[in-house]
Amino acid sequence: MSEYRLPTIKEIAKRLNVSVSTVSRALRDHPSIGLVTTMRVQNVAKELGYEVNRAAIHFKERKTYSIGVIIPNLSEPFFSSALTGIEDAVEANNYNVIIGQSLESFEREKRIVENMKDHRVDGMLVSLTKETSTYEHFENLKKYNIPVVFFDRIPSKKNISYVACNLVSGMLQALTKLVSLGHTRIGLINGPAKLAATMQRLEIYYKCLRAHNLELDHEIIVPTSLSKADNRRAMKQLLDMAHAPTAVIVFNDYVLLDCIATVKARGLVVNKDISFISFANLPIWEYMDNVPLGSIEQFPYEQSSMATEFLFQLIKHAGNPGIEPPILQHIIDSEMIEYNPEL
Amino acid sequence: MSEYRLPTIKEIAKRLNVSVSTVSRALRDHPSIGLVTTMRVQNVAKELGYEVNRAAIHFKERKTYSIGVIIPNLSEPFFSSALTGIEDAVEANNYNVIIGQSLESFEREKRIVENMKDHRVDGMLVSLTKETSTYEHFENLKKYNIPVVFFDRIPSKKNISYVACNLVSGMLQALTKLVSLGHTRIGLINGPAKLAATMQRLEIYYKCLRAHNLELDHEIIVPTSLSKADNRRAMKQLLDMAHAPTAVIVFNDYVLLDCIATVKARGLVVNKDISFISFANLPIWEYMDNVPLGSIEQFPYEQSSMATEFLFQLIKHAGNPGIEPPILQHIIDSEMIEYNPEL
DNA sequence: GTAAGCCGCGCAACCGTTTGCGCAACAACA
DNA sequence: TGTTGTTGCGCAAACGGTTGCGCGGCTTAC
Repeated sequence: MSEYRLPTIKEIAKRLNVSVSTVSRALRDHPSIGLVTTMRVQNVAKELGYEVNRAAIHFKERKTYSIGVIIPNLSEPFFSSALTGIEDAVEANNYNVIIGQSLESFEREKRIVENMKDHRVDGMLVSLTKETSTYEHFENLKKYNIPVVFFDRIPSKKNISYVACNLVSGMLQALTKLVSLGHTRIGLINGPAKLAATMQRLEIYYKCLRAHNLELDHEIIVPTSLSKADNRRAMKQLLDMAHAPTAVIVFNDYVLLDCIATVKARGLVVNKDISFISFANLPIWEYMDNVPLGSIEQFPYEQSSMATEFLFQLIKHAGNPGIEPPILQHIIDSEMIEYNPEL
Repeated sequence: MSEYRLPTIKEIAKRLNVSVSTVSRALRDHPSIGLVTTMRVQNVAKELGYEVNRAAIHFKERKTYSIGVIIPNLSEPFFSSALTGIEDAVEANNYNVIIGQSLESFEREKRIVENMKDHRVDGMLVSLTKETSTYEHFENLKKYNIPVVFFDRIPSKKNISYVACNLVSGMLQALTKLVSLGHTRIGLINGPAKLAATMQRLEIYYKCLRAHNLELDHEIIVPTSLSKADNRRAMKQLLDMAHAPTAVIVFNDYVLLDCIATVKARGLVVNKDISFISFANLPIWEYMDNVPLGSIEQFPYEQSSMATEFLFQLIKHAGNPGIEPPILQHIIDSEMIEYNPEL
């Protein structure tokens, strides 16, 4: 039925009574092989349905032509479009993408790194879990000459290659919009303090308030653990205040969904009694009745495809060792996407 | 800085003046190697930080220990949870998952198959694009001894291994529910005729109507091309009818989102003026104001993890050629998830 | 005292391909 | 005729492991 072993150059060689080296060269039109021999070899190759065994070449070249991608959760549209960006960028180079979802678990992230290392991927693209705060498992990869490029969720460390997103630009647009609508008391529902993203949002919140000469009130900055219940609690806390904010910047769209539910449960109207700006730009908003004024787009596709380009530069560089590899870093500006431009 | 070449068993052998075969066996605690030699070898190995080069073993075994997964679109929650199912099932076997999104393009699907074949994956898990109606690119894989298991979107062919979902069970529950609520005129917004899923839904729609002794009116079966505009057009067509249906089965949750938008634009109220049942069970419904009565869950995680189990059976079998590999098939029952159980 | 058996290890082939080098045959040139 | 150059191909090593088989030396049993 199905032929078991695929034809190899050995068999072609045997058939024609030439050496394997001659066959190898003939197949690649090497000039040192005569025209007739080349033709005969190529004919037999076609006849046998020969195809090079790339695994053998990869082995010889000590490369696997595959890159590992470690991502927290593909069910988030952010990361699934990031993956698409990677696939598109990888396609031209004839590489394969090995995927691993860390599911926000540090332990799992470590296991995946280990596994990919064992499989000798040529490089890795990583977006960290929310738990990750130490990076030995990545630094370890230097020994194996496996370059890593981080994107979006990057380590708080110098001397690494990454692509990230600058939230300041989007946040400034957001505040400009809110101020133009008359808002002066703008709250912040932030994530847990241990997350880098939380600190980052806090920092730019400060910076942007100052840029707009708005008063800073620590009362209207409330954290959430990101659980559904705590998101709602945080929202309630703001609504319950005597001098409640009229607009709120929310950690991300997922948290915002819970906030909106809370607002509605109170009989309040989104965009009238209270306005929102969030982060992520989820595709679902177009189907919702209650949407934020805008969401800050962080361009996952662009981030990841640029990270992939970086990675290929580093992989190319890994060919000549000794020379220290370059550090590649880039930051993309975020942008606020407005959902109710008529307001 | 970073050591260039990793230590090999050759170096261990040289250090101890023993043969590589001795080292190889000692590292694996082979009984034919004496205790002292084994200890000495293992000590030097630890000292050098030796690790087996799996690529070499894979090459020798003519295996890559990776499986290819071809999926239409990871941005659909259905497929991203399918992928998680695959990852979980694969983990125990120490395999890697190579991912390829076909993005509903037949050409792209073919390219991915080709690429994965070249990389000599040990097997493939596939959910077809909506465009796919010929299967040569998969049959071709037999020659390379690469087993394939399809899931959810499977070929209309005998003699293939697959896991799929039976929609009848869920649809019956749905109709039972609708009938119990007094509906007798139940429409169907279906997909384009060329899709297998469309035909399947039509068939079970017939079957289930009959099971409930409901009259069949071809007027209230309308197709959509699945584009946003056409989804809305289809919904309008039903609403415009003199004797409009009071409930509608909708092709999937994405189409339903557009239908609901259309209904609301008319000033009608979902679940009062008209009720819906759909397919997919998207996680977004819990945040929506207007939700269907229920959605028919097709268990992507379960489908894909079972498909993965099947694939490993086939991969194991591929070890001994000659014997025709088994055909593994399984069908999982769908289930309607109710969103408004109080109704 | 000799046959039999076991212990501990090395030799070499193998997986499929690439590639530096060498060599034979022949042509061209002095 | 001898030197040099070119053409066309083969040899063998290399990538990093695994494994069947053989062999020398020792112990044990009869």
